[in-house]
Amino acid sequence: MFGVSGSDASIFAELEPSLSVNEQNLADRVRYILRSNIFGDAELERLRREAVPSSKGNATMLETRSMPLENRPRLPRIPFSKRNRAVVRALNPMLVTYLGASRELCETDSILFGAALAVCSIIGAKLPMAERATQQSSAIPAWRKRIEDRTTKARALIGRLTSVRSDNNRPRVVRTIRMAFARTNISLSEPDIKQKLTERIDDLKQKIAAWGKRIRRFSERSRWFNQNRLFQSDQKRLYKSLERPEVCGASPGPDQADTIAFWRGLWSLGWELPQTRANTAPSRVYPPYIKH
DNA sequence: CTATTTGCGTTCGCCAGCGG
DNA sequence: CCGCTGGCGAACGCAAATAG
Repeated sequence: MFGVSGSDASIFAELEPSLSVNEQNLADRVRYILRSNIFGDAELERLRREAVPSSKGNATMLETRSMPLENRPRLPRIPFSKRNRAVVRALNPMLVTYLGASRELCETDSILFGAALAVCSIIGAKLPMAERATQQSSAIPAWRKRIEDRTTKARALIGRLTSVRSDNNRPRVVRTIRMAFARTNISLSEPDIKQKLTERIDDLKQKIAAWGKRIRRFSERSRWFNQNRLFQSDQKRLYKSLERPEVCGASPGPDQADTIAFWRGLWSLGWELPQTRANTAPSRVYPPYIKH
């Protein structure tokens, strides 16, 4: 989909002679960007369209315009340097082609934005994390998927390691390991193997627990964040959502109705929340102590 | 308390191998 | 031949843990 050819690399080299870029580098970058989902699907689609000016320009342009602005990544502040200035200057002439064909303000805006993004990616400026998080607030973040995958694998491994279905009354895995060592000089007594297996299993279990904890902390935190956001924008909707019995598996707890009544009462009196961590939106969606 | 070490995740480049 | 991919490891960043 984002194929990389030799000519791509030579264009790059022309644009930024200080960087040694070959097809391999570019292919790696593309792969990395796609794999780690650095741009969302919508963004990728938009970049695709801008990179390949299609003959059916009208239809695609309409689509671009219909894309909600909030789906765009926020552009980072780019530090001034000779190199960065050179990159911008190199891209300027290209704009002429695109802007000349632009018939609408939205289109012009979109083209400029694409160019800014291109500058960012060329100079390696990172797009802020917070934006990506809001963009995919409904989707499961990539890091969480990774953790869940790992958990599944680890559980499967534990299952295999603890499997006692065997012949000779001996766990199959232990037997396999014994056979493997039988061919070598290394002698490993059975208690050793058992010890190692036990350690390994304990290790895996601890890891699973830690991963689970991490996911729970993140879920809790993002639930806070969403509620806080709703609280600030639309309290009615917040109360409604709290009344709903199940929201994303977060069970409301036994005294939920009391809590809601309590909040309503306070609010109807014109009471204002003190600014605490619990009722202010965090500066970043991912709290700094949660890795992702 | 500050300084450093450690652990973990991310980013990135290189390589070998695969398939059109 | 060419582009793409999986695997691997080095370098780096960040924050928690630990030492002094």
